[in-house]
Amino acid sequence: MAEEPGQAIWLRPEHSPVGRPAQRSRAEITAAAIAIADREGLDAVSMRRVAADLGTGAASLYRYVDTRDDLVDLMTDATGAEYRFPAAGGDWLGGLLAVGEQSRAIMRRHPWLPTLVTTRGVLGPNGVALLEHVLDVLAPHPADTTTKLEAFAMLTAITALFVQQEIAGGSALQQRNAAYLVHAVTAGDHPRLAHLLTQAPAAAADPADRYRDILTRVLTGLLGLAGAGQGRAAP
Amino acid sequence: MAEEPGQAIWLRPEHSPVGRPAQRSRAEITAAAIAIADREGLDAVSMRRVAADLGTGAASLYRYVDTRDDLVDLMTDATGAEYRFPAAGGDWLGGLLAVGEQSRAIMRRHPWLPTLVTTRGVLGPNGVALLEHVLDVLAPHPADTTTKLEAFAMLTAITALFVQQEIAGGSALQQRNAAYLVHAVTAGDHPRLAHLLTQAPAAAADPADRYRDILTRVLTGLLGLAGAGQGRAAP
DNA sequence: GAGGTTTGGGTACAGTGATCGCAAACGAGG
DNA sequence: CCTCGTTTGCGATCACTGTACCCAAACCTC
Repeated sequence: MAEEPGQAIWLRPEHSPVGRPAQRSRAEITAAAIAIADREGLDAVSMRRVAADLGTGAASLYRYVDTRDDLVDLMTDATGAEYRFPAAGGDWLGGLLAVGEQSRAIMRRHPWLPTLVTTRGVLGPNGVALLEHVLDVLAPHPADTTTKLEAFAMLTAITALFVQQEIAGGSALQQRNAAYLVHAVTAGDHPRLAHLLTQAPAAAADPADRYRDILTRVLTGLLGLAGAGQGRAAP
Repeated sequence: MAEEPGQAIWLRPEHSPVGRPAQRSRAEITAAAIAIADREGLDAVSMRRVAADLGTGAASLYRYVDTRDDLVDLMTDATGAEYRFPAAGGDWLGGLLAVGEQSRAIMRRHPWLPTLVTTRGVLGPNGVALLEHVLDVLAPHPADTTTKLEAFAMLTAITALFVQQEIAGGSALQQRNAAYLVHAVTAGDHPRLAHLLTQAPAAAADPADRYRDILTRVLTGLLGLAGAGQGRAAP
């Protein structure tokens, strides 16, 4: 009985204390799914595939998870366990940048993450811990809560966007886009783009540096540059 | 023969000049697909469904489109036709904000757009026109091309993020997230979040104002506040 | 009218997520 | 030690997806 399906999966008890004990755990299944996604992409994570890798039947997974989306939610939050949170000092910008670096590293490790993070935005135990840490880092900042939450959302979104771009570099889609761009420009009527194409690629900078630079600009734009310690923000 | 499948769909000829003429057009199919997506979501746009709405067979659509992704690409770019581009004056920030307002309106009209824009990022005729306009607006700004492109990417990403949040307000997922949050906080060990939950919602501001405010902050953070006319950007 | 070429679309196939029902496995109570 | 209640494992199955194949119908050019 019970088992409200409207609840987040982390609020539903994993195993029953009575009856035949389960042979696997959510964590085990999640790990298997993540391994597949890391290697072959999120689309390869089908119930049958995960079950096969675990040496079990597809229908068995539904004893651990109500739907495939549940499994994806578990995968998403599980990556949050890879963060390491140092004690927050007074430097909020540095603290946020540190979080960003980790976020970028995690997303690069799991190329399917950026999409999920920006489209689903599920909140699990590790997500809550991350949020708590960010609020801790931002504690000395005078901005109101809404602004801080927006800054956090922005930090995540920017990182996802950046990693996605980084990963997709030279992908089939990007090559098609580029090919169409030169076609459109060649056909005329796009002077600004034409000028853009004549410019040399200009020695692309290190992605890590670019990321740090952009993130810094955006965060200071949002929160004001209250430097190292405590600071002042615009109203 | 020919018909390189690696090319963007806009580079492939729509109809053959010889043989039996086609009864429909890409535009017609795209419009039908968009109508379905607007009403029932992107997942409802299956080949059979679109074909049924057009009164034809599912397999026939493959005469106009190589794959479902092609159709989705067409849908994405088609929404770009809803932009109206005024002649760019000297006020680049105002110009970008105007683009942002339109972008937000378009995405609100097509709730499936934000996800596609952030995940696929396909570039078609209307996308090229938009890009040209943005570069035109940014012409008086001294920043280098890379920075301008990043600003454009940011503008799009922020708008998508914002509209997504706006649309998902009170959705099943968000309610689950909220429910889990109070659970996690009630369980203790999250003082910052606990403090956050005690605060009153503080009279949510008008989304349009919030959007404009955030976008302004981020753009000036990225491009510097070179006010109305020409400006200066950090190295 | 004949030939060449393209379109329309029924059928079919390999997948997918998810449900159902039953047999097997276990802990607790006697 | 055995039985009972409960839960798990999972094969079979359903509805649905994208898409390849094939052939007849439709059109333009000779």
